[in-house]
Amino acid sequence: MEPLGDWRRTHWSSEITPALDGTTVTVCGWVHRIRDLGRLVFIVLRDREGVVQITIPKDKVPEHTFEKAKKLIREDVIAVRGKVRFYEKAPNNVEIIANEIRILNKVSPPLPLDPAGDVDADLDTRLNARIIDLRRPQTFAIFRINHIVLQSIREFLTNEGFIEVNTPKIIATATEGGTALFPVSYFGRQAFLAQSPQLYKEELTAALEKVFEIGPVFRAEEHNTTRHLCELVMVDLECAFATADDVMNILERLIAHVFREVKSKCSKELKILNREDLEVPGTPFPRYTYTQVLELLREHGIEIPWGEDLPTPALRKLGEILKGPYFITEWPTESKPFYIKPKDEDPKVSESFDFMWGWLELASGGTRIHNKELLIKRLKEQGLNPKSFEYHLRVFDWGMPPHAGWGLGLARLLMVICNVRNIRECVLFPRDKSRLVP
RNA sequence: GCCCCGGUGGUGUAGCCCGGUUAGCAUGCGGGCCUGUCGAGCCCGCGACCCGGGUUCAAAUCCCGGCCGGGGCGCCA
Repeated sequence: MEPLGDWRRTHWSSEITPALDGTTVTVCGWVHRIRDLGRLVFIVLRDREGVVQITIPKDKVPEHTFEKAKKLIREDVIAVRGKVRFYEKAPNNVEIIANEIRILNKVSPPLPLDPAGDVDADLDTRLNARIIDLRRPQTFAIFRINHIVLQSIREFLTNEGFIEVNTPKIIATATEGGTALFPVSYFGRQAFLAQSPQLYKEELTAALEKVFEIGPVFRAEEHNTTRHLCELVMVDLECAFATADDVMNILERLIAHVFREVKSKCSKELKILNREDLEVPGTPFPRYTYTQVLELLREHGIEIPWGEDLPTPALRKLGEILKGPYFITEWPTESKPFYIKPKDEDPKVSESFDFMWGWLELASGGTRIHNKELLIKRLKEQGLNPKSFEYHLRVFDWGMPPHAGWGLGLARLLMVICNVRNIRECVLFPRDKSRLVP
């Protein structure tokens, strides 16, 4: 092992082009491949942006450089200083003739998987060695796209007048009932990990009016599927003086914006993922009421009693019928959480929506109740105790505006964009019932 | 939690149905040859049957249990 010293990268591998012929450069990265021909050694050096060939001819480089090159194995960390050479026989017509190599760190073999991708590995093996897995272009592409998705969401919502906020993830009581919570010990007191920023973001509309949060939520459900995790990142939005229709409109324009940005900024990544067919969806997205969806399913032989949630096989059938993005609106009030507003003219139906992509639910939202008495009534109807919500409910005495919002699962959106089947592919270090490490 | 399928060198696999070979292949790692490779090539070597019990002269192979994994479903404001 040698120190980095005063060496700093002058170019990413992808920036080494024939136009730099004759220039001395310093590149840093990992030994991707070695082609040792005896007195001529080729090192393929890989960094985040790609690969570049380092050429070490015995009779043209210092003796110690040649000796070091001979000792390298795959994934050793090196820095190389040398002269760029335009050469037709080299990959991409360019290579670096190494003058000096610094071996910054050695690998301790065997590696748990092959970053060069010559040998396949199971998802489980890949997740157990996620850092190595992330060196594969296919894996990294997903998270580069994730970055652009996050960036474009922030850009769009900021332009729409929303303010990004952060709400507590350690909370005192069960916020909404429903999903199971992870208990934590908070200096001897019982606390929980937040399942949703729902109540906080609603309260914030009474001051900041238009807010969004991108953050983790925690759900202690023992589900075992390709679309559920116990820790997930939600994009949550809440908007004062607005209804479900208004926030659906924001959501569909946001989705189109995200797709547009990914398509224009991630063409390389989409190509790696075989997703060059990605299309920016046209707005507005189709809207179907819950009742219309039941009718549609009935036409395809699936009978679901009005009022019940849609089971997975029904969703899959729906995904065959409706391929792209769409909304399911006007869900039965009973099947939605207590804070969702029932329709004034027909309280059995709520001003709610799910945002779907094929069979996959990406987001849900609706108009919220801002009337305290109605909210208390709905709490009781859902079997919840209003006393547990007193800190939340008192805000409704302080001038709560009418408001609406939604929550969008970030990784599920990424699944759609990248066309991957398992949500674990779209989370760096996924947490599910059985996986707590790494 | 339920159902189905699976578990063989570090990784990915063949063999299992129909029990008996030195458990095959690829990749990797170690050694050797090689000055234009580009998933370099060639030669030599290293390294594996998830755990426990049962059946049998004999188990990677058949049976039972456990653990782990994959898929489906359930659960999922």
